[in-house]
Amino acid sequence: MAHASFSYLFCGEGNAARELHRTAARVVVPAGKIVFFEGERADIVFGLSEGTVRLFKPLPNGGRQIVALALPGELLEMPTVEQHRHSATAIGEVELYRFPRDQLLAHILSSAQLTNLLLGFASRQLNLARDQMMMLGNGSAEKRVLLFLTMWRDRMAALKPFQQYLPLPMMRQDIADFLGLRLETLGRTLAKLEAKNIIRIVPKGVVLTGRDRAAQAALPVPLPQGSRGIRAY
Amino acid sequence: MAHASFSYLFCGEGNAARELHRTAARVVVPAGKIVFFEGERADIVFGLSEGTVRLFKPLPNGGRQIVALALPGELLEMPTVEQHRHSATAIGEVELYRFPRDQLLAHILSSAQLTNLLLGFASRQLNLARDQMMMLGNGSAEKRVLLFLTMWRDRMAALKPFQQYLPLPMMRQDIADFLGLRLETLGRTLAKLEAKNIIRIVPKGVVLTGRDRAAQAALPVPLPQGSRGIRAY
DNA sequence: CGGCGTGTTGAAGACTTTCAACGTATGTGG
DNA sequence: CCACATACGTTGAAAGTCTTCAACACGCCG
Repeated sequence: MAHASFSYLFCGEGNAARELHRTAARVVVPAGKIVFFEGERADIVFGLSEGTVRLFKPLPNGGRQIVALALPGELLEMPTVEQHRHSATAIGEVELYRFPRDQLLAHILSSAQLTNLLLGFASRQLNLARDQMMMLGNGSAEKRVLLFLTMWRDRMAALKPFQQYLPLPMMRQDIADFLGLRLETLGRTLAKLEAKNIIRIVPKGVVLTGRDRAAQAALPVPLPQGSRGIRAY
Repeated sequence: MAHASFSYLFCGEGNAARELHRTAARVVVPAGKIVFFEGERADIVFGLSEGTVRLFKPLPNGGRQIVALALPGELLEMPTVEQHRHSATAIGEVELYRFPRDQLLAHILSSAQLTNLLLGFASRQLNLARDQMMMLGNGSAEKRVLLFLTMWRDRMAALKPFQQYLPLPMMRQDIADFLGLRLETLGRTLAKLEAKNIIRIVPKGVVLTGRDRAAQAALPVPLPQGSRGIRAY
């Protein structure tokens, strides 16, 4: 695996981030392997530079909820937490950088630029998480899948110019665990979307065919109409 | 409404937070009224000092997903975002403090202590959001409700010493929108839990009867058992 | 070629949703 | 003080969706 640039750490572009490289050790994790477990001490902060990592929590019924799919430029955990709040495993081979947590935090706090980057990262992660809630709370399987594909496309588009082919490096089970569906339901829903000519299923992803009028209708509206009551301040 | 102390802003205890008070204007919002809409410019950051605020996004089907229930000591939006990512309305009467965003952000960035408080706040919100995902993705209505009650109890316990009576200031519809259920389903589930002697429904809340063996079984396990693969680093 | 991980399809069952009607509570006006 | 209106909550029955468990198909690699 190529030694990737890590200049977009925190999804930022700053020069200060580049300096962090020096304190970091590069590590490559093979497909499917664990990076860390929920509950472990988080003395090391992992920054992802290549590949995709699933972050998940176990569910009471033996399953798991995938709480995030990390992409290059993202940290696998907030540097402020002392114990990992979720487990992390590699989807495909991934390249990571290990930062000693204390050192990283001190470094970030000493630089207004890095602090801004981290705060921005935290905000984006929070928004991502809340968008995911909309996906999960939104009843029908078809809408969930459509919302997932849309969100995933938008995230991919931020990394490289958009193409109709949308890569899905993760397994069906991952998407199902992400959406709170059984994998059979997910498979059937994807098949249904293909029958409707909204997507085309290809080896390691899907092709988004343009005619997603129906898709748009299922997507969240840009702005809410008034709740009850008027503003007074 | 009493003028509440705001010293636990960001859920912290620091003295530096107290200084923020001076730049803030106090405002009381009546029950049910809007505080801000998604999409609006976020020139003002609101800190909640008394009451409960629902943060929500509209769903394509006309409903809404409540992405968070804000409690005293919390900000209604990250100070780093320029446009509100969700709408906020008061549950019951609430007391807020208005901070000019630029000023607040500058103040926070100039103090390592305040920066730490904000980072900690962001981390907690992210964890809360991800716990909510577990709730939403966790299939059965009964488990969702049980998880919600548990999480709500834990949050309340952090504000004042725990009591068996768990206040639920929000309406049924709010809880339903939080859990991604219809309110009829929520009502039936609550009734079922009462029939099982797990809760007792009282005017503005529930009483958690001790015998929640069944409840414990539905709650997330403390630590996950091994995923496939072993650690190598 | 065989085995295993992964993905698909089928049919019965369980659960939630839907739409409707009925209770209950609170507050205002007669 | 009672009556009524409105908001909130509960209950019922039918319909729809997802889940469950099972069997089958596919592709990769030893």
